[in-house]
Amino acid sequence: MGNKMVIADKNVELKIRAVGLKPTRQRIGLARLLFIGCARHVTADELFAEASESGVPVSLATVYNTLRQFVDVGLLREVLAGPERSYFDTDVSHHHHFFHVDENRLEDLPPGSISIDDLPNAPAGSKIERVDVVVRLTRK
Amino acid sequence: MGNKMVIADKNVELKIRAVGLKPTRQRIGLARLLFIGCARHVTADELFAEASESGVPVSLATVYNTLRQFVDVGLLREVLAGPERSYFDTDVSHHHHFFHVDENRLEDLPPGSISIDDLPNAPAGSKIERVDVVVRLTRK
DNA sequence: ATTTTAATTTAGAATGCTTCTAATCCATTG
DNA sequence: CAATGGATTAGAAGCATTCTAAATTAAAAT
Ligand SMILES: [Mn+2]
Ligand SMILES: [Mn+2]
Ligand SMILES: [Zn+2]
Ligand SMILES: [Zn+2]
Repeated sequence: MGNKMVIADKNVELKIRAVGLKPTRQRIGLARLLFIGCARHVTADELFAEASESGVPVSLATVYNTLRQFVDVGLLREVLAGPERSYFDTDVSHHHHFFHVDENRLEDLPPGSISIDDLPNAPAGSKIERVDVVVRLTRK
Repeated sequence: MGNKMVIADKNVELKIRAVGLKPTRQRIGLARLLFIGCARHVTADELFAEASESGVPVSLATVYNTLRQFVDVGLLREVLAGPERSYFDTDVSHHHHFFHVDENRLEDLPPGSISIDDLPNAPAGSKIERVDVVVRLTRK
């Protein structure tokens, strides 16, 4: 029964090595929470709470360090949904989001939603890094 | 020469009264900086600095209070461009933004840019409050 | 005009998220 | 099994923003 999990752990470890980071106990624990299973959107605090509950020995500082590092190497994407905290998305492919403002929760737009036409040229001296679309939702 | 300014002041005062707020020295001073002249995007800190330089007697707390109140009554719009600070837009009409990430500066998209097709339905129980598009720019 | 009233402003403290510091720990290499 | 350099950590610091409670002020009432 622990077999599949051990394999998943090995994959996670390889994933961390592949981007040039040491597979420490903390990084493996966090990466398991992030990358095994469906794609997800987390805040630093949520991930820290999950890690604590599931017995991954890690400090909040390391959660922040690890999230930044994972973003830097392209394992995670930071989603800008509001000024109060950062969200991290395990799906790094190009896609857009609903943001439930009453619950502080991100949700992917259904595929095929939103096609942007007439994208403007970048002002002189600048180049477009990316285009973020956030559909803000409130309770009906 | 002070004539036009006095008239503009009166308009600003009327604008403040019109939304049910008392036209105090601080609100009038801030509203003059915000609403006389072209549309603009400011942070609390920028507006506070401008007020101080131009002799408007106001505390940082009041700048924050006033920006929130102006948003609440529809004189300003808050633009969510990133997790580090809030931006306030004197143009409350529906439009989208460039965000110069190296300068922390907002700029309006040229009119006619971006038309969103296939906007998704809101998930059950939610309704769409608004759609924000931010085109993030870096130095070329 | 003076007094009364409630709204507004304010300095400074508090908050919440995030980053930094510098001491300790540990994965890796030889 | 050392040695070593990166990683982790507790706690402090940073920064934008909000809160508190006392002082001020605009507007209403006299
Ligand atoms: Mn903030
Ligand atoms: Mn923040
Ligand atoms: Zn997503
Ligand atoms: Zn704008």
